[in-house]
Amino acid sequence: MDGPQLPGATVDAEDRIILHVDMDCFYASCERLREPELRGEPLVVGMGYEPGEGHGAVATASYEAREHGVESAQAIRQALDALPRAEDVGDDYDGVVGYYRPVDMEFYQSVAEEVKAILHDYAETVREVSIDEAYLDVTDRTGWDRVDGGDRTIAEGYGRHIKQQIGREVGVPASVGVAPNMSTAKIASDFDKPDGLTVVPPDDVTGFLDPLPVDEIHGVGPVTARELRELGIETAGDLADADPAPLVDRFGQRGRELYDRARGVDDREVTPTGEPKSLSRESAFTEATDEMDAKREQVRALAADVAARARSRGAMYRTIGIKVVTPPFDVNTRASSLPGPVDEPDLVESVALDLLEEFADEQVRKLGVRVSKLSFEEADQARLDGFEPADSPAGGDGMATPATDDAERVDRGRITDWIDADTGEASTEPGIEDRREGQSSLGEFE
DNA sequence: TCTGGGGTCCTAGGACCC
DNA sequence: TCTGGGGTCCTAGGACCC
Repeated sequence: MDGPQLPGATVDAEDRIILHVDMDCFYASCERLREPELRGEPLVVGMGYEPGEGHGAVATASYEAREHGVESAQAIRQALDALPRAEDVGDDYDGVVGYYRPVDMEFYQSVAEEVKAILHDYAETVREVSIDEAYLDVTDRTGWDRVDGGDRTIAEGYGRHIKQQIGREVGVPASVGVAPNMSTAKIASDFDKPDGLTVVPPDDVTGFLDPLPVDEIHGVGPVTARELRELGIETAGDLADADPAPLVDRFGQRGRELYDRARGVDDREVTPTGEPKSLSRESAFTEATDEMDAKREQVRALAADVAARARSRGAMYRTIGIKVVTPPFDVNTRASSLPGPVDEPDLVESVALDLLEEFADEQVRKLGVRVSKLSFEEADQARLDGFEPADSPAGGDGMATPATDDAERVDRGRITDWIDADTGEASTEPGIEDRREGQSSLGEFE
């Protein structure tokens, strides 16, 4: 793979300038955009929440709501205990009340598009990690040079500029971190939220990281943090000073990675956002049920939804799976792979229903359907987002392409056989029959 | 109060092949 | 007739992220 070298420049890894943009409680900020009277008020945006109801979970809580004990991922019921809903209390109530709104992804998506458009003006390469977060490689747009002989860098001005433009043109706050690598930039954007700007020049990296609690490193969750604590590792500095060998023994490859991140070592390049690896849909029952009719109905709806989404994104899938959550909160997954990629909603439904049979007698609180092993046929798909598909970025799988193509072609030839044999449904899909034509020799690799 | 919904990556064990 | 060693692909589960 041709690395994205700058022509004529030998850029030391130390000298890169990576910027991480993280929107502050993004869903709540979006709600305030169209309901400005919610500014400054405790605001809770709930998933699976409907006005006046009590189910669902907290997707985003404004900082004012967090002050009253509302947390992300909390059950709405619990949030309501901590922060009563404005419409539920009487006129004589003199405590703090919160405002609750249901998630409206379409609207947030439209706001995010405006933000992303600005980001793409500020960098050649933008990696959108989620609806409210992105990395930019701005190495060739700004510099680590100090200005006024003082503490400030040009890069700081660059970050401030982006922040201000988002605030001015879109009207939502963002926090920005600037550092010589992705991991440190991510931590930096989180350092001074909300509305923060934290810049960590190359020679400040270890000084910045050392005192931080170890769970501020991206990839250290509650489980890993506890295990590290048992090893006497509390801060990033502790981790950086540790012997990496036992970390690798205990955590595998991840141990090495976390050790490197703690030292401010992270050579990952910012690569453009690629195609998704899987698509899924899940939804919870109001209360656990063992009625098979209800489960089947749910799975049918989810399957149709996932299949429609895959089709709209031009994705074919080779693996179809379900997720079954049984009380108290046991996650079970089952999956089944096809010989080749398909785009067949009926098959998603029938495979998902087959997999569900195993759980016929179980109490189930939540069901999900997923398609994975996706392939995208760029050639005949009109892409709506205007991006060129990522051309196998940054090494690794670049070599696999020709072999994969062969395998897919061969597998597609067998696909109708598989459908006939295993589901009893003859495929009348003309596309598949067509592709089968002219592929005579199957499996002749030896 | 029984935890929403959408993802990613890694690991382990088994099947299967040479 | 037996014990390798290397490799791929598959499924299932776990940790983590937003």
